[in-house]
Amino acid sequence: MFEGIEQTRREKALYSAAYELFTEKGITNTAINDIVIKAGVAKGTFYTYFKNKEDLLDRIILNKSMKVLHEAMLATKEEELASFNERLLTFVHHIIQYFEEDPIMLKLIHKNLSWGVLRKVRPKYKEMNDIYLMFKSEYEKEGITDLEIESLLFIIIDLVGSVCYHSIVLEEPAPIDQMKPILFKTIENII
Amino acid sequence: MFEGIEQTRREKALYSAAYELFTEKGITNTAINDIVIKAGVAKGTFYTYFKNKEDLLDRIILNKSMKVLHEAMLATKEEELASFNERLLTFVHHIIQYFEEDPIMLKLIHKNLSWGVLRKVRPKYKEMNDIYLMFKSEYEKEGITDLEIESLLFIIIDLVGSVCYHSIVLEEPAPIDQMKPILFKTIENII
Amino acid sequence: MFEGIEQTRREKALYSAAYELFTEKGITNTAINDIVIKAGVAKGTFYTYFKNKEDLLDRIILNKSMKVLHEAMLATKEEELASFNERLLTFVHHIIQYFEEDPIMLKLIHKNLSWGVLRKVRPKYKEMNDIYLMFKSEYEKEGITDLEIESLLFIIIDLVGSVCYHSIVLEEPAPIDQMKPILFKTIENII
Amino acid sequence: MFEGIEQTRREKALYSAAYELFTEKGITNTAINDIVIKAGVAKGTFYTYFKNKEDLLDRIILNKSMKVLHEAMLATKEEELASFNERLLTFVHHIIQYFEEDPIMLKLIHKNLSWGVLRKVRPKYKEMNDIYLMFKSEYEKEGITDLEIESLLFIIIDLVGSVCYHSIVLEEPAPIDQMKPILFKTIENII
DNA sequence: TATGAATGAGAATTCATTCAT
DNA sequence: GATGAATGAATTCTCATTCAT
Repeated sequence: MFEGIEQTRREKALYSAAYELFTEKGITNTAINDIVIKAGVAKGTFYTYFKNKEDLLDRIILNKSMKVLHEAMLATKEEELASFNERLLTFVHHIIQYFEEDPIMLKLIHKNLSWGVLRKVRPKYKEMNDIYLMFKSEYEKEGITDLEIESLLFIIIDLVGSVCYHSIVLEEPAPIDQMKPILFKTIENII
Repeated sequence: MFEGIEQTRREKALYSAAYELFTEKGITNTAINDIVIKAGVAKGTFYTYFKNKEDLLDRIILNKSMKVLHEAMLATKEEELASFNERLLTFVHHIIQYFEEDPIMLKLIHKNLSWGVLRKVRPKYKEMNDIYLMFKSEYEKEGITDLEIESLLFIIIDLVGSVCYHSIVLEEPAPIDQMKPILFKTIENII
Repeated sequence: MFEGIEQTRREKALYSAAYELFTEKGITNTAINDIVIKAGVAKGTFYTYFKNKEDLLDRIILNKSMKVLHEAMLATKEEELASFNERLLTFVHHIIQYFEEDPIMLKLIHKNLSWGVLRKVRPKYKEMNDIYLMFKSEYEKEGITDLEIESLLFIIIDLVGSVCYHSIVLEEPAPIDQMKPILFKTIENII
Repeated sequence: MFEGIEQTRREKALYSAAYELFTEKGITNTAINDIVIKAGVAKGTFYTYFKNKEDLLDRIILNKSMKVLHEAMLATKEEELASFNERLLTFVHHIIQYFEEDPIMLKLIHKNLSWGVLRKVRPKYKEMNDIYLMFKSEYEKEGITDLEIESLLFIIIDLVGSVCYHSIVLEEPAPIDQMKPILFKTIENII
């Protein structure tokens, strides 16, 4: 999935079986038994790879969170934009697009999509670094501290995740299309 | 608690026992059995007042969410400020203060503190209306729709809740004191 | 069973079902499931009365141990013997007899039949006191301490239990009939 | 360990890993998995050397039991005592000393320390014969049968083991120092 | 021989919910 | 309304054992 993380056939099967069941039936309604049956492995195999259901869930959320940001970053890079503002808004745009295409996933990860979590694994997964570097190269000339950079990144990702969840999944207070202008305006104001 | 909601001695005991256990041990680790023992009532009594654990949890979160906003609103009104900007920032300030004094509660409700939930009960609990009216009276002259007003309210409360949770509870990406200036700046820019 | 210990119908059923299964199939080969089925109660009911299988086993052993000594004591009293020596040897005789008639039970309890365990519950079950008093009234005039009395009681019960187990259950090193004379001789020498 | 029993590096590692775990965590709480990890060998290797956990346990207990008696016998022989009574009491004394120095081991083996078990392996491990011969040479001139000799040996070892376990491990009914005089007196009376 | 991933039967335990008192 | 013993389905998790490498 992400560089350096090798997975056996069975581990992968457990991941995707669990992901499908969690999104379809909900986490609480998914028994470990359901997961192993869907994955086509023995019950004991689950415990070879994961401590328990929560452990598996945490890892799924981490993987998916990274994937969203990583892919949004890749798409942004391809557009070769000149200004930082454009790059950032494009990055946000791609995140929203990703969520719009996969609201089920958003539903699963939204409570945990946070730069707070991702910054911890940044050294381990170099993909996470790209995002950080986009910010850092922009701000460091202005004498802004690393902490402030991360605070900014955090607040933006948090806001995007939260607004997307409420508008896309719950359609509260309004559908995403109506929320987008406000969201972009807000982000422009923040930076 | 809030107008029109009478509670018997046993119901109150269940509420506060559950609240303490949820915050101390976590929701999943709290069994209904634990709650009734702590509340000093019989197991069957639980079902006289609540459908199940989730029902009780939802009501606790709703109560606590409303309480935060209501008390922040009361404190704001007392200061008799002239401009809308001042009133709003003061309102936010009081919410943050409330959370700083009771981070345990923040931990419990943060995932559900959302204007999206509260607007639904607005007609039932008139205290919620005050907050809405502060916004409405400011914006309606400018020809802004009700939906846009609620979107704004929503985005602000969401952002405040999310930043408070991460900075106060998790101290991510930085403690609340460092996040406050950014947060206030952001909100000023939004409105 | 013993005074002051009330048992509901279900608790009793669990006790005797477990006792039968433990002696028939062995402790490890008996699942809690087997016990509840035999007792005709629901699985959860087991946990209303016992912490786990070991808890139940401990209580069975305590009960049975007490029963052996108590009944041997009753039988001894009925014979209205004059000398302490006679009373003690008769007491031992009845214990052996009890074990001979119920070797299955001996097999279950032998590792835990010890005055060390029983003295702790002495205050709770007054039947245990009778045995102690037989010794105490004999020795106290001779200025022997309580501790020494209990040590003697302990060593005798321990020896009887151990010899009975090996000779009756395992027929090692010889059947009980051949061991009895040595055992009685030994006890006579001890006192 | 004992003559004729060769052990590979892995087998030895399994023995001592198991012994440590059995004494530290208890037998039931020690899984074969724990043993192989501690021994640093693969799971499958366990089954090259042992049938199952019980098989390993039995062999450990046998080894340790033999070791206690063998070493006590060696120490006794060194003292070159004239009378049988002296030799026997010295033998018992050394057994007690051994247990006092290693109560953990006593805890593990006490339920199985019995001449009943050891006599069976006597032909295989000639060290066990020495103990038997000490008795036999004393008693045979008196026309006592082999069975009676073994019964005596059995009853003494059983008593010593049982008293040591209760007094050293459980300190019931009194510490070993207080029990020793009674124990020696008893043994003297038996022989 | 040695390995250790994989197995899957089976054991323990939990806990929401009911209902006779 | 209040009680709490009883329920039993559901779920988690363990662990001895196998076997292809």
